[in-house]
Amino acid sequence: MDLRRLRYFVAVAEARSVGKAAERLRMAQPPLSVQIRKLEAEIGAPLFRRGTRGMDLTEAGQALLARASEALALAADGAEAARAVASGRRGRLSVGYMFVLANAVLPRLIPELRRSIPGVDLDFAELSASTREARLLDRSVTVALCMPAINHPEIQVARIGAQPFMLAMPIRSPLARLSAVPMAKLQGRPLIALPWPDHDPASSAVAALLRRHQIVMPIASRVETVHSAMSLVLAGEGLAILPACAQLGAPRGIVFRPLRDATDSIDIAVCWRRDSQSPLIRTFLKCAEKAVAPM
Amino acid sequence: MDLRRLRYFVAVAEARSVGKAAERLRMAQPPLSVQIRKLEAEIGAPLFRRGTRGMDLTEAGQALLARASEALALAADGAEAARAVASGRRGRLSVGYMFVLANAVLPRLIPELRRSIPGVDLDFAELSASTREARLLDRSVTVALCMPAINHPEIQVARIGAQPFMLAMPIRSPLARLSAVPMAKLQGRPLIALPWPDHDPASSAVAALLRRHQIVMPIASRVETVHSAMSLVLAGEGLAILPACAQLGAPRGIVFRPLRDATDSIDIAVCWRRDSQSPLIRTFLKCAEKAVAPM
DNA sequence: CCATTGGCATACCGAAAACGTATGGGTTGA
DNA sequence: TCAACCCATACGTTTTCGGTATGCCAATGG
Repeated sequence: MDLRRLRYFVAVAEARSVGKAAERLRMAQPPLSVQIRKLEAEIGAPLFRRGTRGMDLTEAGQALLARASEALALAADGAEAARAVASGRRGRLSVGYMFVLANAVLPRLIPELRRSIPGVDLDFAELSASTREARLLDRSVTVALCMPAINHPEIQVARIGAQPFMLAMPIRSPLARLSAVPMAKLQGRPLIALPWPDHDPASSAVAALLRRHQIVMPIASRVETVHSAMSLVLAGEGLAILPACAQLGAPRGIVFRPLRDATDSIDIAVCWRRDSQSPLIRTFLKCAEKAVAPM
Repeated sequence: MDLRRLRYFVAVAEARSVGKAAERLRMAQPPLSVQIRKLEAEIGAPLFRRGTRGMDLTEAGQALLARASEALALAADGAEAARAVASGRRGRLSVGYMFVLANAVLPRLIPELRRSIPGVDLDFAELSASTREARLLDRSVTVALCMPAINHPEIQVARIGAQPFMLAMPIRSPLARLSAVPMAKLQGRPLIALPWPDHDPASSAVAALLRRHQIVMPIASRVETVHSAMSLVLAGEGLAILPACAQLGAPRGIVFRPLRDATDSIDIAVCWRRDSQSPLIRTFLKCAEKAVAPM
């Protein structure tokens, strides 16, 4: 059962004539006649009544015609759908993001994406750092919004912005009275620490910041997420040095203050599999850059 | 876009491997690999990710897979449907019948047909004699139940039974007191006549009957249908010589009596286009014979 | 570090299928 | 009776397909 035969069959059925159909198909009449007879042989029954004034569908032919046209349309639609997905006009874009970025980035990012790629199903998942990496690698998410970027040979990274570090503390903290906190004031105070990228203490931007200013802060607790850090800060367990955007999701009772003399910042990055050929990534990158531009 | 390519594509997608799919398709691996690449070239985008452990669908491939499987199923279903129609397992059987036969034949015929050809859509239409002929010729009915048979070179006829003629008269008629009416009693009485087949007076069985008994009955009215004839009989316009089965649909006030010494009968026949190759006709004929057998 | 294995891609050749041209045969209508 | 129309058949050419042989690459194991 060949799709070309079906196409020929539908053409002849619609033209009610081999000659007319051949003309429309831009081919000679005899080979078309042969193909129709081969199709009839394959089915095992005549599909047309041959009259002196052209061809007319038999009932078996009518039964075939309906499904054949549908099959043709489906095949064409399948090819078109595949092309549309490959070109990024349709498909699915699965985005893994970290919770801190939700309030800061998503409200501008999502409308921008819906405008840019209206045919694409968007799928957002709030994921922890390690899950983002794992799901990028197994392709169950296409891109990830990270802070900081994932460091992995298979994963490509594009920096789209940065967040200055700020000090997060309970509102009753004496430091909260300052409009900006000098680094020196942090000496010896307990720190609520976040995970180091790649389990390497030196790779942490906060560690680097403290080291450069020769500040030592004992680690009171180590938590996985910025929000856990803020909870512990609120509980009086210690201070946290967090990206500025964390303010947007901070609970009442926490205040943020800039660190005087510290221009350090943490990168916001888009990460994706190096071998992913999804054309949606470029678009996503553009939209993400736009979304973080005002920050 | 070739259906074979789609079949190959689906096989590879399901086996997640060219080699395995080739085995299942009973062909060598290289040509299958070539066909897949040709399909990708036709679509204009890669459909598989080639890994060291086999093939994996890209998103474009997934988009194609859904429709390709559907298209394959539709094509197979179309072929099967055409075969089913050609073999008489499915399809439509359009039956034209005359009103007089409705009560006599249809109650036994219809259940018989539904049992014999459950997959076939039945379509019954009560039609006048000339309409039956016309619609057989233009193929808008497949078979016709006639009494008497249609006489036309394009139309084939099978006699499935016969109905003896009876005399229909008002219940108050003096003849109604007889259990059987001798032909001689009809002499000179007004007759309600039905149309002659082929507009040929000699071809009418009733005319032949009267001629053979040398009876002359003046024609009081000429009507198209048996039921009209009975209406006029009831109105006292004359007598009618009708097939026995007309009793079943006769209005109150009409009685039927056999004609003594007249063994004449009128044929019940199934008629169809000589060039119709519908396999349903044979089945219909069998069922119709069964349905009229007790009569 | 090299050999082996597993899997897909490429090259080439023979076979099958399709297409075009030429032509036949049947019916219709002038 | 002839011309026109339409489908079917025949035959040669070209395209395409499938099989065999082989190459390339990565992962695996000694």
